[in-house]
Amino acid sequence: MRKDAVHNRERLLRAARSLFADRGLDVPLEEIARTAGVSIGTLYNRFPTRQALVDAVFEDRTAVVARLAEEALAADDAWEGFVAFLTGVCELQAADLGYNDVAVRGAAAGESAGGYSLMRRIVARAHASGQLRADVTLEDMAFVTWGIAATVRATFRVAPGAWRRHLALTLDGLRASSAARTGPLPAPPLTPEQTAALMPECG
Amino acid sequence: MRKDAVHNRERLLRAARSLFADRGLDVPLEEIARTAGVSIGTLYNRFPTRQALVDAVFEDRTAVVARLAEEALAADDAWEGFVAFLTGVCELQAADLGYNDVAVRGAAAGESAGGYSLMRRIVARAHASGQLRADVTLEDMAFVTWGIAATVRATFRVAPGAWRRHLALTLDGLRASSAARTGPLPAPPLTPEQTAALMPECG
DNA sequence: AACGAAGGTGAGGCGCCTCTCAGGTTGCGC
DNA sequence: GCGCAACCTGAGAGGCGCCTCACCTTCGTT
Repeated sequence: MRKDAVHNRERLLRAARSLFADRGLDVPLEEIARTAGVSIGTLYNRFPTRQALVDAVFEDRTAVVARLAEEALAADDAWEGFVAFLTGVCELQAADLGYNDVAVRGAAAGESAGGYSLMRRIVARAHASGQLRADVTLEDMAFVTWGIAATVRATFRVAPGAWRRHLALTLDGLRASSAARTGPLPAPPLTPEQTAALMPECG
Repeated sequence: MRKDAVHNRERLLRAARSLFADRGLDVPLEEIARTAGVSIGTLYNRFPTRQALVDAVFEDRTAVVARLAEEALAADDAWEGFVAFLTGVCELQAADLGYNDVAVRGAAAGESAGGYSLMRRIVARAHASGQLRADVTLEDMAFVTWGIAATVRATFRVAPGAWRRHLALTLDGLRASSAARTGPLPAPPLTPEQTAALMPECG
């Protein structure tokens, strides 16, 4: 790839990163090109589809989530690790409206098979320590992602930190001590197949 | 209003109701008119803005929610009433993608000042019975609405009942017994002013 | 039955966004 | 410094949805 092409690619990514973060994934491509100081044609040269651009912009997030997951597994207390991981993911969602959209549209927290299998271990460890309620599964983590994403979207202008309260309540519902209910949960967890249908990236 | 105008109005409402339910609030107005067997001009004659149409379509929901609230207050057990109310509202959201959108965009569960003050009583009663955790407020109900709405949107095609599981976990987090955490919730509840800013209908 | 007001119609203007392509420009290996 | 492949450009075609308005039809009243 030629030097100017690389340069333009970077300018486009910078512009897209910033606009996505502020306004979500639905920014006009023309505006991204203009912000980058480049023509719309060049944008299409570098990124043939909108999805290609989105993927490139959020590529690094996979590694960030993986690092969060590893830190969670390294935590002394399994529950604290579990909480820290979900909090970290939600912080990413809250800090970037574009990533928030990504979390809703497809790859929830654990995009990519790698992150997903780390998450499985975080959940397993929290189960083993007896602090995560036994009837909750890995697939239920999507509920957390979707719920917090929705609260972030609704409140980020008026009450930027409100999602932390929502998350805290959600996490309290996932504690083993909360399972003191009559009977089992009213619906089975999403199957891995259903999860895969909803979030293809989480092989 | 002339007879044919009334007739067309009803045809438009029927068409809008059905399309909104299946596809959410973002259906083209032209398609609604076509489905109603009426011209786009007539749609604009009856409903000068999209919002006017949406309001008319979901007008009756206010009464439904109010009835749910009254039933909740009449329940023997305060917590059961609380759960029944939120379940009922979420059932409305799950049954109608358009109403689901309405719940997200503005008036959450309790649209209209009337429904909202009934909700306040439901929460107060659940507090008084000691079953709803004390640090949860009326304003926190919006988290439930937003969260379930997001899960409904994400799963309704692949796993239509999955939201019930999400709701059950959420409700478990709202039980008094779940408050066994270290320290207070990490963020204050939304203030009534913030809630009003987000959902103007809930005076 | 005749008339005026209310209502219906749909082509067309407008704005917004996506995507293409013919023509001009530039980096880079030789 | 030649030449070509890679690259950039931006006008414009095309699609979609919103909304208007000039013209025609129908209702309902007298």
